[in-house]
Amino acid sequence: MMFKEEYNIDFFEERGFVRKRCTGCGEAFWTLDGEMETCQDTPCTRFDFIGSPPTDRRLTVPEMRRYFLDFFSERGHVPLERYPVVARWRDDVFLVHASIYDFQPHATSGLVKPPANPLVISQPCIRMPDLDDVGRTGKHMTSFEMMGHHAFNSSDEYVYWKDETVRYCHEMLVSLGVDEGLIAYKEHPWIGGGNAGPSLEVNVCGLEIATLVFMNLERHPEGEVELEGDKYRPLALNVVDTGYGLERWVWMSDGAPTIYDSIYPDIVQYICDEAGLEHDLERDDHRVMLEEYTRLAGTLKRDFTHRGLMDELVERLSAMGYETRRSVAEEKLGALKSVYTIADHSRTVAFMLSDGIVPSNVAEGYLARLMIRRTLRQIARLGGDISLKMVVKKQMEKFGDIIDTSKEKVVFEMLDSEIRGYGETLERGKRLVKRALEGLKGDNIPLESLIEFYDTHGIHPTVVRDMADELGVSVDIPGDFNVLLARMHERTDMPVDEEARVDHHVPDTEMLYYQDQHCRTFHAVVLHSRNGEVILDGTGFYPEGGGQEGDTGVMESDGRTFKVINVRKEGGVIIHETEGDIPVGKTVQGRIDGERREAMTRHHTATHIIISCARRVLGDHIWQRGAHKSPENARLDISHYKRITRAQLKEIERMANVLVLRDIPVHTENLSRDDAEERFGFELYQGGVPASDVIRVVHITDVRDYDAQACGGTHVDRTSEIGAIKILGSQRIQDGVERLTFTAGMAAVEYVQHMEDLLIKTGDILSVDIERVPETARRFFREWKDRGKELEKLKGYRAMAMAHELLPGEVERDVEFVTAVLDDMDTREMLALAEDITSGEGRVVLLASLCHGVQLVFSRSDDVDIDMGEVLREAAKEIGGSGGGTGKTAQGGGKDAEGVERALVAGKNEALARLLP
RNA sequence: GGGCCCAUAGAUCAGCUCGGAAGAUCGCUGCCUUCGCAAGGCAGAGGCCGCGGGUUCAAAUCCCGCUGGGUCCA
Repeated sequence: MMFKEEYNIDFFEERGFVRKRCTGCGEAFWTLDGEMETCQDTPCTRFDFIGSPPTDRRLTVPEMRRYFLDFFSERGHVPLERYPVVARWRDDVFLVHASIYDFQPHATSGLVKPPANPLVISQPCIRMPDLDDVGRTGKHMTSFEMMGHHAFNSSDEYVYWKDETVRYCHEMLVSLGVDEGLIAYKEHPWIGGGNAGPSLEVNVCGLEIATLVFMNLERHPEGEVELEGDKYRPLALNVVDTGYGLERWVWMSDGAPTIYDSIYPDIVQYICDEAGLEHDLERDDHRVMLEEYTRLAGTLKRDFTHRGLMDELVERLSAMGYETRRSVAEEKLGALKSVYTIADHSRTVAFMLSDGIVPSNVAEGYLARLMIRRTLRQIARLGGDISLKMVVKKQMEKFGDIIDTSKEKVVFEMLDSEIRGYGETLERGKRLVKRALEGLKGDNIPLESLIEFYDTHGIHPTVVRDMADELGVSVDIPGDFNVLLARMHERTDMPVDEEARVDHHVPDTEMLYYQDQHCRTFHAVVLHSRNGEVILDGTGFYPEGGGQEGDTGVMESDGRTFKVINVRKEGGVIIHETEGDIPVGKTVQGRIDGERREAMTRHHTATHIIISCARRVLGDHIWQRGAHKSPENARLDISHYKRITRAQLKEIERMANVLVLRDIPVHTENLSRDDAEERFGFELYQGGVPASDVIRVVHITDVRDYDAQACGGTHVDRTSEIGAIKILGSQRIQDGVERLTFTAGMAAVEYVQHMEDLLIKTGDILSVDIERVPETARRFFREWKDRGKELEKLKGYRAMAMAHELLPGEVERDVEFVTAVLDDMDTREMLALAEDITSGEGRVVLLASLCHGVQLVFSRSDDVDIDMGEVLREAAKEIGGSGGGTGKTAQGGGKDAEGVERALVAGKNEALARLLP
């Protein structure tokens, strides 16, 4: 527990708040109403605002957002534009869960100055963990806007802390007409993301409408404060982190039965209309049923499928004079849950896709796919003719002030492709399930099959159940299906500990490669050298970074030469991996492999050009997902929702070479983070976000910017230096991620020459002009197939003719033996021959041929009772081989051609020996 | 980032455990039946068993790599 003193706030004392214990949960809370008994949050109290909002006015989403932003702007906060819902600036999370995520980790840790201080923002957030509660509780949403005002207090700059924060919140509530006596501030220590601090939950009439967090601790092994088993110490910065749930404020001001009916009543209505459902909140019985349901469901983890809850609901309604049959209520609530889920999920999908998430089977793309598929399942469940695209379109239009509607085209394209893909998966799944069900003949489907259908083929158990119903097979889905699945995916492999870093205790290395990119030789002093790791006071060697490999070259000292194998950077220190150590204090001359560096430099600038061209050809959703630049070629991974066609590839290549020919200057400048973001937007951070206030921005510019990126790599001065860019190909490395491989400069020329060599060589072999290579190849392939078939036919004839030639054989003990060595006959032909011969009665045929060593085929008529497999195995010993087959026909072979006659004799003897006397 | 699954005729799939002459259904072509169509009967065409290695006397089948696709989890 966090210390009680943390909550002794001047404002509470000044206004006469009392600290009480909730009779429900036992937690402490502050209130002006001495009679208040609970903390005012569910389940300790019920939703009192439903049907009777505590505010003096009703506000829509845009109105409430405006009200909040204005309120805090007027009180000295700088309003910020919202950030994308996909947290590209962080590597620890995919999606933005809270407004403070925008400023983590660097602003909250004090490494980077916040964009403004104090500031106010309304940040769309997506919370997947709430998925299962959507539509069930009436208050949970997977996407919502968190309005927050934030202040960053450092030792240099104090802005404000707890007292002012609580005053602001209180003042805002009162300004909306909320009776002060209804407000409860609940003490609630907050822990998360390695930070912690005291916090107050602001509850009104059963609804938690804001959380005021005072982040002042960070996790540290030597910390003095212990929370939930971890130790924490004071943070350099004290951060005011507040979160006001925009939609909840709107709901509170509106008092509708569910949050969904407050936020997008028109979309809820639209879905109901399309599904042919009646949802008229003007009708008392319907509204009251929903209100009571929300009150009940909001207090516990249970919903309309829960017996006890439904009993209570029917009882309550009856007491209020509304007689309702349980089954009717259950059906209505079940359908509404789907409606609310579709409304909620479609808005989340709109946020995700228009903010540039490409649906995929990995990372945040998978979360988008998951949302889309869940929505499609709910649509299917409702029946009717609901178009996901139309619902998403309506959501984008309705929330056009916060969602980028200009992305509509690409959003729809991605949706189309997802809907098609899901349809195909379902089709495939149906066939799979049908086959499995037919094999079962009315039995239950085993659990392991259900798991396999979902885990391997993406067919949700409920979908399996629906299909099974049609075939009259029952399916039991265990209640803990998800738990079973999760357990199956549990792994024990722990993350590998980071390599222990060498503690060098040396100052940061001067980066001579930035001062002069053309520097190839330089002098410097050795500061540290051990185990082949040399650190200098300054270096021209470029360390690996930004996907660019490190430089190689040599260092010379006292007439000795040391090879530099690789160069890397740790913090501000550049480490040269060398062959051998150089005494500390010596002066060295470094010589960089210039050709190698120049090749990588060309590839690096070419990468920037390619991504710019890819964005223009494929669309704005293109985002760099990774890159690598080596002397030989470059790889660029980009997000894209379908395969790149050959034509698109050629267009990207053509445009890239146009930019090269235009001889455009490449500028590198150091800008403040704010300036850079203002001029170029988040697209700067294709390769990641640097942890510094000053950003090195590389941009290719003449009359417009072709590409601007925060980049530490080396670049050419003008695009013409690249020479030529040749795309070598594209690969789909993941669903939704395409890898482009390309090369520049001389390597591009060499590649083209190599391709040309191949073509010329092929033309030579076919003895045709290279223009005719494709059609000739096709003709040859066709003819090769025809010849094959012809040959098969002829071999059949030859086998028949040969059978005539070999008959009759020698009769011994009433069995006719046919033995022969056939020089070049292959196994298949011998099999055909053997079958011909043994179609007569009383025959044993022993054939050998000398192609690929020795091949044997032994067979017999049906009326001769010998296991030919065993006979052949015995015979094959003579040729150093073996074989096998059925009792009637066996085949085998060996390497020793000289033993072929002996093998046949041995075979015959073996067969005779096995003949029953 | 980590799992799992799939690739065989135009389509959908069997065969792969346990290596031994590539199969079914639909579709396609021709003939029979019919005034014609549908349906039915008969005959037939159609396969680098995804690619490249390896093991083996022998690989669709076993092993490794690659390519293309599907799917679950974080």
